[in-house]
Amino acid sequence: MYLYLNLPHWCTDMDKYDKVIDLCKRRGFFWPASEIYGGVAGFLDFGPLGTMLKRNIERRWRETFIHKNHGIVYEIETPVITPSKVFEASGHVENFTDVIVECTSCHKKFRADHIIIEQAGEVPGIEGKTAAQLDEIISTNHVVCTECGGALGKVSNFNLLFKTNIGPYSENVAYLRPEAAQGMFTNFKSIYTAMRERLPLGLAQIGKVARNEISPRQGPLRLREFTIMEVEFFFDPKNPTCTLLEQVYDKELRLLTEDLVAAEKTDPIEVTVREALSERLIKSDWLAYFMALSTDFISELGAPHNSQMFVGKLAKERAHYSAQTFDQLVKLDRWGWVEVSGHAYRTDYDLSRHQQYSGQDLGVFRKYDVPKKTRVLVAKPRVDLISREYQSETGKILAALKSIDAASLRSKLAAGNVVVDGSTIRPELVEFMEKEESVTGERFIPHVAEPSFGADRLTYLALECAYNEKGDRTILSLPRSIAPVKICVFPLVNKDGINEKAQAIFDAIRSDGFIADFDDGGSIGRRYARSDEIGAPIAITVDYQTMNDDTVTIRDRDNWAQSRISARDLRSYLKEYFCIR
RNA sequence: GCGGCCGUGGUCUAGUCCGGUCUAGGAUAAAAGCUUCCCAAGCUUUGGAUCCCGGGUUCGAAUCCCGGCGGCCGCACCA
Repeated sequence: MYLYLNLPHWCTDMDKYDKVIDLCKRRGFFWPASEIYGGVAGFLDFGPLGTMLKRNIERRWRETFIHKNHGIVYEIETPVITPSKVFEASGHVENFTDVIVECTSCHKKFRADHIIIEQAGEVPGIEGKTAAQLDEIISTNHVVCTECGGALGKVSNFNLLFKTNIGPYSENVAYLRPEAAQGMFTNFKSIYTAMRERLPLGLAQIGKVARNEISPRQGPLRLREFTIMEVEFFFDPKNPTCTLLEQVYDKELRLLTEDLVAAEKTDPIEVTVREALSERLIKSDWLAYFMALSTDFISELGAPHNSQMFVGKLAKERAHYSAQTFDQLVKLDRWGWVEVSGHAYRTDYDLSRHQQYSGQDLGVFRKYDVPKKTRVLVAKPRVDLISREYQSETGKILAALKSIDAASLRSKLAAGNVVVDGSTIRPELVEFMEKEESVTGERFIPHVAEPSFGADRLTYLALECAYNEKGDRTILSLPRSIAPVKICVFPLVNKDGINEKAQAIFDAIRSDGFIADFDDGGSIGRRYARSDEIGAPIAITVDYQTMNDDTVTIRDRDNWAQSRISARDLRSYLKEYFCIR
């Protein structure tokens, strides 16, 4: 009856999230920031293993989205602190807010526009209303607290941007960026020029962003400061074909299309990229291409194919500049379907806004294959006759005539005299002729497809997917490509020169560039258990046989199988095992 | 932000109702050594908690009261 006393901690009633978080703290992956002062919600400190894991995920993302597409996609780096103007242009200062209204008696908070629609019905253009306008609507429609019927207070805006000042001048307002995207937009034109004016062009960034969330929960999944990995992919809307599509045509995507979402379905359909595009389920080739890369990338981190899907956002749910948005969701144990990336077709919204706010020309020139020749009607005033008749008025009359469209001027004069700027013009004072003009191209603002990932969420995702228990032991089956420690080296016993031999092999492995641990403490079983728990894919054990024939055992983390190989072949074995060329 | 539950070594937990016997017990993890021919074995030793923070009540507070912070859940909110 006392069977349950003195059970180790991992037998207690914890769900997978708790177990992963517990492991992260114990083994040094991550934990709440500023913990010695009580911690603060929405911030995370990464320890040695967590930092290595996160960097490996970032590196694999960089390889997948940037290096694989080198020549088209380039990584850049821009500051976190960004002048106010940038976010005024992007719309964040105005729109990255929630309109909140609080009940004066029970202090519940509501989103002001939602509670109005709920009680007063649809209000046209409610999204653009100011707080004062919403106050007005609340009082004229007698909108009250849904919970207790109490009176509502004043509507206020809560902006999710973190605010700061640049230098000692308080009027020099800046914000911490809430997305890295704006740095790509503000630099687009100069990079486009520097990279020899080629489209398509992708700009990518991996960096910190900050959002002052009202109430962050869910540990590493919702942070106030986190690492974002984004590509802003610029292309010509009149030439939207993805040149890399054949690489991914047959990849399967699990899609919950906008139609399915509207019909309140929850099971995605499975289609190839080819089908998704031919049936117009995805409206942009490039969006589809990045969605295919994302599926592979998330799979590589350990998420099974059938716990992933892309969910289409309905028109009313997505930002007004977006022609189409898919969220990529992965199913987690406690939290259910969680967004790990967003794929938005942002059109030309951002560049157009920055063009407007900065006064800089952010468009590019599209040359026609053959110059367009058009015949245009030109009005030619008879300057000699006009000047003789009107003398000093001539200049004014010529300017006035120039401002009138040639075709309409001709039809008016055909009907008789025309009064221009107070002067009467007789038909014979203007001649008309047709002229041929050649136009070599046109200017346009590129469109943008944006895949965007949260690195911290992905780190948690990889840990949760890797988390396994075998009997009373924990095994972190992290994919080889991202496991922080690749190899653990153990002497089976610490005598008869075995330790020294193991140390020599360990040194050789490290000098080949592998991150490896050496452990000679405690029993061999304990050391295997420790290396499993930090997710080292293989352990190399030096035993008595090594001393005779120079072979070592290689022990697999996931199935505990052992094989012997010659120490001489270790280097090439490891390079192949970890796919290092 | 609101409501509920909660906060004790790195981790999990006993003790909290009914204040003193708690200079806070256990397990596990960690470190040093012994042992050990392959999966958290065993033995010895060691370090580590002013009981989330602040205030109050009391002769005396981990324990009672108030405030704050943090966590989880629900509501609300949110890429």
